[in-house]
Formats: sequence, C-alpha cells, structure tokens
Amino acid sequence: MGTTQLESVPEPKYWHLKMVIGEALDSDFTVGEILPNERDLAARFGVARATLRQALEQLELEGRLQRRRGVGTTVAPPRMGVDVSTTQHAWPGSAQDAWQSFDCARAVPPAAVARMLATAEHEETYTLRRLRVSHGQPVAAEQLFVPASSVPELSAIDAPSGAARARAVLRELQRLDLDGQDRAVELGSARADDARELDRLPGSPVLVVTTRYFSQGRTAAVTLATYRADTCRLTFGDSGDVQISHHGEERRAS
Amino acid sequence: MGTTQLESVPEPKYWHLKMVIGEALDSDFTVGEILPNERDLAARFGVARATLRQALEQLELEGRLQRRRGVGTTVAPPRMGVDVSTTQHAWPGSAQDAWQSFDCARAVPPAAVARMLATAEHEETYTLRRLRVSHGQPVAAEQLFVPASSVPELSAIDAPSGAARARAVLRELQRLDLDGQDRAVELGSARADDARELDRLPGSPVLVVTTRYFSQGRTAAVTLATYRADTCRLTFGDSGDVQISHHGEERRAS
DNA sequence: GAGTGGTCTAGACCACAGT
DNA sequence: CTGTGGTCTAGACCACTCA
Repeated sequence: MGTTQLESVPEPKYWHLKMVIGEALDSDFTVGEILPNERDLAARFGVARATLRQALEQLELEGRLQRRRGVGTTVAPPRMGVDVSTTQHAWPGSAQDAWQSFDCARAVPPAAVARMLATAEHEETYTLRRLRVSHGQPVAAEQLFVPASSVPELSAIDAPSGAARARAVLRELQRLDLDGQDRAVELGSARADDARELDRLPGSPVLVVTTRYFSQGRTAAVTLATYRADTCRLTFGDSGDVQISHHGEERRAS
Repeated sequence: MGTTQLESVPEPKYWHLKMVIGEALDSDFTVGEILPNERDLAARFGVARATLRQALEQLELEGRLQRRRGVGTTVAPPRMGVDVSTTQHAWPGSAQDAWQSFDCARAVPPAAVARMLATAEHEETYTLRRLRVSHGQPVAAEQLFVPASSVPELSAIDAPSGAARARAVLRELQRLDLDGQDRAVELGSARADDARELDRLPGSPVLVVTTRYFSQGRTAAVTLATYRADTCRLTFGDSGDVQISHHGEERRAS
C-alpha cells in the first residue's frame, strides 16, 4: 500500500518477516507446497531461528501455514467454512448433523458447565464425546453434558458405557421439546485429549463453541465443542462455502 | 534405556507450568492482582525466562492473564460476553448498536472483500471505521465496506470525508431493504491499526467476524470486525451475561 | 539413519510505564 | 531514573516422520 510512513517506530523483526513471507506465500508458493526448513529460512533471512519461528507461528495462527513435526512446513489451504448456525437445529444427534464417533461415560462436568446446568457442585452427568469431520479432516471435538434429570428414563440403566449408551442418551434427549438454544464462541487452547483427536499439539489455539439447549424452562444439556482454529472458519448462516480471507489481508485466488 | 517407562509422553515444562500457575491463579490470586515479574517467576520455578513466558502466553491466550509492557502481569477478569447475534439486527449504524466513533474514507478493499461485494478488482468503496466499546473497554474495531453502487444518492458528493461522510453513508444504507445477513468467525492476528485502537500489540490474537449484508439479491455491504480474543466471548443468542469458563477448565466462582 | 519441527537455555538489549 | 514485559540471539537437545 502507498502510505507507509517512515519507521518512526521500528517494527519488530518477526513482524517484518511475517509480512515478507506472507507475500512470498501469495506469489511464489502453491497450496500444499513445502517451505524450506526453519534453519535454512532463518539463515536466509539472517535471523535467529527463534525469531523466524515467531513469524511462522503467526502465519500458522492466521491459517496460512501448517507445520508438522518430523515433516515440515507447508502452505495451508484456505480455511474451510464450518456451519455452526443455530437456526432450525435440533438436539445433537438428530438427523445427520455432521458429528461422528460417539462415546459415553459418567463424569463430573467442569464447574462452569455445572453452573449452566444448575446441577449440584460435584454431581455427575452423562458425558458424551463426539468428533466432527469435514472434508475428510477432523475439525472439532465435542463434549456433551447431559444431567441425569434430563433423561429420567435412563436413570437405572446398568452399563453399556460406550457407543450404545451414547445412542441411548441421545435417543432420550430427542423426546424432549427443544425450546431453544444459545451459542458462544471464544478462543481457547486445546486440552491434551482434544488435541490428540484433532491431530494437533496440546495447547494449539482452538475456537470453543459453548451451546446450551433449553427445554421446559431450564438448561437441559450443554456442549463444549473445540474447533481447530487454524483450519476452520465458523459460519452462522448460509455462507458456508464462500471463500473469505483472513482479517482483510489479501489472498490469491489461487 | 530403562528409565521411567511411565511417562511415555513426557509433557513439556511450559505445559506443566501453565497448569501449576493456572491452579495458583484460582486459589491464591484475585482478579486484578499483579503477579511477580517474569524474572522472579522463572527463577522461582527453576526455568528459563523464555519457558516461563511460553506458559504465560498460553494463559493470556485463554484470557486468564493480562500483560502490559512497563507495568506487569495481572489476573484478568472473566471474559465479557459480547452479543454478535444476527437476528433482528438491521444495517450498521441503526438505532444504537453499540458502535461508536465513526470515520470514513474511500479505499480499495481487500481482495476477499471485493470478491464478496462482486466489485471490480481495484474499485474503491466507502470504507468506514468504527469502534465498539463495552463496559468502558474497547472490544472491537471494524471496517465497513460499502460500494458506491449501494448508495447511489451519494455518488457525486464532494467531500466531508470524516464523521459527517460516515453518517451520510449510513443514512443512505438505511434506505435499502435489508434482505438478510450472514456471519463468519475465525481466528486472526491484529493489524497494526486495529491493535492500536484496541490497546493491544500488533499481532495479538483476535476474533474476526465477517458480516455480509444482503439487499436486492446481492451483497450490499461487508464488515470486518476484529474482537479482542483475550477479553471477549462472542455470544449468539440471549446469553450475553452468563458466565462461561474456558474450554471446560474450571474457574472459581470468585 | 537423516531431517524436520518442538522445547529449552542463559544470556542481551529495547520499548514502555511509572516514578 | 528503575522496573516491567517484548524482542532477539546462538546455541543445545528432544520427539517425531520417513526412507
């Protein structure tokens, strides 16, 4: 752009590096192409490897690079739009809602979830685990918390604790009237178990979507879904397949 | 190599540190309290400062710490819920929609925005700048892109290029029928100008909300809003004031 | 095995806020 | 000024992938 002022405030090296590499990605690389390794790149730009890594980290945060230990750094494809709109959705598990691979256990939910469910402090709930796959990639891992009071028919059930139990809980949920739901998105870092299922390192940035399901004037269930922040763009509405770039920065049409 | 077969996956030091400090935040600190400085903390835990910083960075990413150069590291308050629901919303600038401090210019939008607006490659649009303030804190900076074709009455206007022009553009927008809108959320890093207005450093993690406004079968306007990821939880629905914690981890009720 | 990214160290200097 | 977090260096070793 035209009006870059003289550097009254010298920008950090890694910031400049990020810009330079970002432009190079647009002009000289194609999606999936692997970059030179970090030591070579650092030497090429005359900086320490840690500084180079700081630039790569930001580019990865913006979804422009993908780094895999033991493999290398590749140019990431544009983020995929993942629909998380709340309209006309029903209980989880209904129809085919893009989630797979259920599991179930009984566990004490995090305090924040217990607060939303208005359960007792250390009361166990059914805790289902699901995985969302899109375009062949795992994009989100979810925990579904259902207090026993929401599925009274299941109370005295013995114990197929795995997928069968999960299906049973969902089946019972469907029988309730869903009054509405409620969603929130915030930034988080992947827990170890989520990271494993998402094929990321623990601590990777994720978008945490908290959903509350209302029935009969109370919160009947809560889900915590953690989406890979590097590969996902969450869409609310009908724009799932439109390409949107990062934060106003340009991206080549490829 | 017969050492501890357990610990088949030794967790990194910074990960362990993050957990330890996170628990300490819950039990031994109150919101707003300042932590010992990084050099002291590093010495106390017997690690290099860089390692300690890696842990603090993650905690800041999760919204649990706030670090300010020249001041220190403080315990952050819970994230505030910021309503970004699309239902029953109208054009930007209508009623009082929590946005302030308008400005306007003509500029070439980023390629991704031009694509959504279906404008020519280097066609200028009206480019409004707004700031969203919540609880006395700036939480988001926004760019609103309006192609001249969406506000034809303004075509030959000369040039109050500042706030007056901004109001004029918004006034013209209100006259269009709003067919619907469309929202997407993704992770980004703050541009230098946004960072300045949000009182953050360039590159800070932000949640980028892209909104398309439809009118007469086409995209009449587009906004790019960058929300501070450290302090904000975006809510879709009517749960703006409910406290939700980070990604299933516990947070004390304070 | 060689090569990659991930972690960690022990320093140094800089930019900024509050005296 | 002092003290803080932010940046940067030049190494080292580890964990992982793949041929």
